[in-house]
Amino acid sequence: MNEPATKALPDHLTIGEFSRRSRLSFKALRLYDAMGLLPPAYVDGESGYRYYREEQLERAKLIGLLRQLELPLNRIAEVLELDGAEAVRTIGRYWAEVEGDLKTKRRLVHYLEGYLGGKGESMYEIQTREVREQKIATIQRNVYVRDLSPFIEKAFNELYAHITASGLEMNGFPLVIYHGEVNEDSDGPVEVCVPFEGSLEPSGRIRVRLEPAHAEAFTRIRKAQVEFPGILGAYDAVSKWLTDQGKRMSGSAREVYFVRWDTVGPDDPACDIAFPYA
Amino acid sequence: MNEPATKALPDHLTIGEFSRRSRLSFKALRLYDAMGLLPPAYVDGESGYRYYREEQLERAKLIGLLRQLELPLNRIAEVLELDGAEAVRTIGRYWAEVEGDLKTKRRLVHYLEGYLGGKGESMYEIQTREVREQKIATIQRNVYVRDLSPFIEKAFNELYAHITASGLEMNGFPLVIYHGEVNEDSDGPVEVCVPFEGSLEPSGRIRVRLEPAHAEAFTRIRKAQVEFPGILGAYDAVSKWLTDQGKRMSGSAREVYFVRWDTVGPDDPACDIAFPYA
DNA sequence: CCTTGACTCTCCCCCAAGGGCAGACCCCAC
DNA sequence: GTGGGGTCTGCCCTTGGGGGAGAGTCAAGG
Repeated sequence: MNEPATKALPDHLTIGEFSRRSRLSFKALRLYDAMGLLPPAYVDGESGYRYYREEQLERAKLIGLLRQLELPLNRIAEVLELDGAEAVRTIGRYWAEVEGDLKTKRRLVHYLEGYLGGKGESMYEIQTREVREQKIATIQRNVYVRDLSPFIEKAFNELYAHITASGLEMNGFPLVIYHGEVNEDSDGPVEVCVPFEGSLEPSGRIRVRLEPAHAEAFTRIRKAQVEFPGILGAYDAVSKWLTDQGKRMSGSAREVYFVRWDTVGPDDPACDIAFPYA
Repeated sequence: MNEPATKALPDHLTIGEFSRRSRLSFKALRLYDAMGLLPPAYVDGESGYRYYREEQLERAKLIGLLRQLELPLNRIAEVLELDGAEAVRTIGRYWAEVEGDLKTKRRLVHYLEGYLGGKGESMYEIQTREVREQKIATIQRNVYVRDLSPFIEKAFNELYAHITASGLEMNGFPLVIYHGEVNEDSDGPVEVCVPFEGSLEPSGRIRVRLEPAHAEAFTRIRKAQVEFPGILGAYDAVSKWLTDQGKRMSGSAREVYFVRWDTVGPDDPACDIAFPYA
């Protein structure tokens, strides 16, 4: 631990010089120092002056580039701890997040363009129908939106299997009833339902119940509209229609799948968004 | 200006209810109120309680969606002022910004993957050569990085035209010498040079001078690497090589275009990044 | 009428990643 | 020793809220 012979080491760079060469602002350099992300090679104890070494430029520039990606400083610190290959993987993960995020937002832009552009003339045609009483096999659970799709698929498969194994047949269209809102911070509950004919025993988490006869207002949407946030528009449209007509919702909202999900193209009608009403 | 009959209007929504139905937090609602973006329909003068109307939900939800796009609140306010078609266009412009930004970042990720992945074994092969004295016609100017490409192209064309019009021929490869850094906030100067043989008169902004004989270290890069930020790596690599070899830069950095720019594919060698040294 | 519990109010501090400025030091060259 | 430019710390500002304190309010039950 030799004291440096002079305050300014022979190969020192003042913060100004280092700032110019690294293209990082004074503020940024002081911040990175305070965070321990890029401490100067030597700090004068009396004056507090920061002195950097030329070799530190590489790290500084790298930090600058990572900041251009808007990678938060604490994650930059992590990346700098790792060796090359691991660092690349970490950045790759971050970038995948960003791209995923962007995909969601792109859909949102798309939806908003439709929503704002078609202001006034609704994009959704609302119809009504009478639904007769149905015997249904159901699986109900509380799920957040991120677990929704896999849950629905699994539940449908389970219900089909049970009905088939019991020697019975599906009778009518499968549906999903949303007894509560499902999104990032609200978890339903959600009830996946398959109507059937005959006599079926409950089994495991599969319940059997009657869905009462009712009138419902619905709109038919294309598969591409099902993805968030386009589906919001459909719900809103049906809800608005009910209000406009002076009707009142008399049951939970539901999606009725009248075609096999995996056989429809993105622009084919894929399901109905329906609200029972009175 | 009738005073409301009761504090709570018949069709009022308290902030809690409005928050649940709009999916906006209390904090957000109070902020949007303070900004004038979404003022409650009625605010009780004594208690300060905010009361919203159901019709305000539409605006509230729209704000929420626009915030999901990370559109700043002041720009949201602008969008809400516009009619549908204009609003769509404004959002479109915003989104184009976002996508453009992302494109730049994507290139940066690409570069970083190469840089961090290839740490140690340099991706750039450095060579050296002796360059003989050349007579060159040049156009020099201070430009920021955003104006660089068009300037270079125009200057080259002007120089070619002048040399040809004088009955002379190009002799050697055209080059661009960077006498100062060129980026967002530093503007060179940049000197565009075409070597020629014979006797040429200066004309307009075209100068004629001798580029002295020198040794230079260079690396050959592909066209795809020329775009920011890949080109940084090439500069760094040559610079590092000089340091490692104990050489000293004896002139300004330059790019030598040894093929016609518009005829090379993205993965073909396109130019040399060269540093004169001593 | 009062109490109680749930709501709501304002005010203040906090986050990231710095920007901008004030007032005080410091360093180096003449 | 003095001037001018470089650098220091410290404070407030930004965006879009989150969290909590302490006080006031609303509505229902007793």
